[in-house]
Amino acid sequence: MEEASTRPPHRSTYRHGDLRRALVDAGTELARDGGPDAVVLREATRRVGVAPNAAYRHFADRQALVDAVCAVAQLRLVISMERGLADLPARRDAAANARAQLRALGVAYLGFAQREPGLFRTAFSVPGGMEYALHPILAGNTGRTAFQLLGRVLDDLVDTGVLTAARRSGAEILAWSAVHGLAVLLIDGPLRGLGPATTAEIERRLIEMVEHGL
Amino acid sequence: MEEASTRPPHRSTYRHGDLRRALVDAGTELARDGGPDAVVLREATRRVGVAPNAAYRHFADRQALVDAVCAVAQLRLVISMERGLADLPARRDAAANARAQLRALGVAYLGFAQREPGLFRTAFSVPGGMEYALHPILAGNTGRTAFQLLGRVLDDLVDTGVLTAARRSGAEILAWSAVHGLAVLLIDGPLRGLGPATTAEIERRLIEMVEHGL
DNA sequence: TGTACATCAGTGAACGCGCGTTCACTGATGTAC
DNA sequence: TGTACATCAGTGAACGCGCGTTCACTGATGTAC
Repeated sequence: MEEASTRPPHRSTYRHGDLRRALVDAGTELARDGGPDAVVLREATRRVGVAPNAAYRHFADRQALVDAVCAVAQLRLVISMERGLADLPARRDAAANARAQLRALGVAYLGFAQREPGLFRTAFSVPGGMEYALHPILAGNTGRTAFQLLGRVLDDLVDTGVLTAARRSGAEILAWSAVHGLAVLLIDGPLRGLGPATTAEIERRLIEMVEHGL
Repeated sequence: MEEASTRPPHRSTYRHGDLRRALVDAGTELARDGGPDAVVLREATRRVGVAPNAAYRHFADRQALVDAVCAVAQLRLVISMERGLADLPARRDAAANARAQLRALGVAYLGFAQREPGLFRTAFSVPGGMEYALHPILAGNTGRTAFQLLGRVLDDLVDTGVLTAARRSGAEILAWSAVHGLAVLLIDGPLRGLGPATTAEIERRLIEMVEHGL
């Protein structure tokens, strides 16, 4: 007869509202410090304050959550690169402008990798191959993926006569490789402990090498 | 009174002989397909046919085993690069020779990464920073580490007038970054599914870019 | 050459951990009448 | 406007797994006498 005292405990967890979003956000935080392996399903639900199995309403399995976080990481990277382009002062000389844009992309890429090493690594624990780099899901504010952003700048370099058409094809991959390699060596590899001054100088020279070498 | 029937079962596992070596070998096999995370202590002991805790006679903990496997991977890489140099036909022109050596190092590096992606990834799950890249433990048959091998070829490029002395310093890192980046994108990243012909063409052009851009 | 003994590389059993995933369920919410 | 009901996003408990690591032990081997 104590029904009054056992009245429903008002579970605020029913109808969370946007649990999927919340889990991706929590997963992203996990990825920030720890990379893709740190995206642990149980920990994400714990952070959101929900039972572990609740995640299965929104994701087929753990990998689906990781994939979603990977897409977020890609998006942050491309937005970072777009900002790098947007912050560039306009120049009269179209050729100099295109060159500056190429450098800005490299700087933004390397900057993101060092600011957010966990997300950077997560962005490249890519589920698919090349077709993924072109997928509209990963397009930033300008409607382009990181790969397409680079492609457009390279097109500008051809249009302004800096790059010959013959050298254009596949040039994305060459520039990308160089910058990506330095990023990886800096954040995970043996170049880890290099002071910021040295790092900056190396970045400058690497981008210079790409500019000359393309 | 059945002592005769309960005579000692002749355990062949006592005094294994070279358990440490055997565990490193097993760990290396695990790393070959699976990378550093696949170096699982229990699995290594299982493969050797020994109790899991036997490993603790030879390694402080799992990480110590992984570090040992990492050193093996580094060694295989450097030997691969030495072979690339050794297989080069001798040339009259010293400058052309130095250039060919630089290219050969790049080709060997990329070849190793693609032939042994697991070991390649393990080699770069490096315990230390730059000082590790110079550690004599990692020197190959010529007594040089991979980094030093590249350094010597760059010195040759300076001596033969291909590279100016001003551009020499830090050039290792630039060349290394470019080649490393392509390797990573090819084996783990979005460039995974690229046919061998395309891959070879990209490799050629990347190395060309480094040669021109340095 | 034979014997006693210390060494220490291996054993076997167990531990606690945290993970991903499955099960049958419950009860707040939105909708149809 | 009020009521019955279906929906489905969440719960709670449990699972099996394999991991790294610790413990007290054992017995083959090498060495000293």
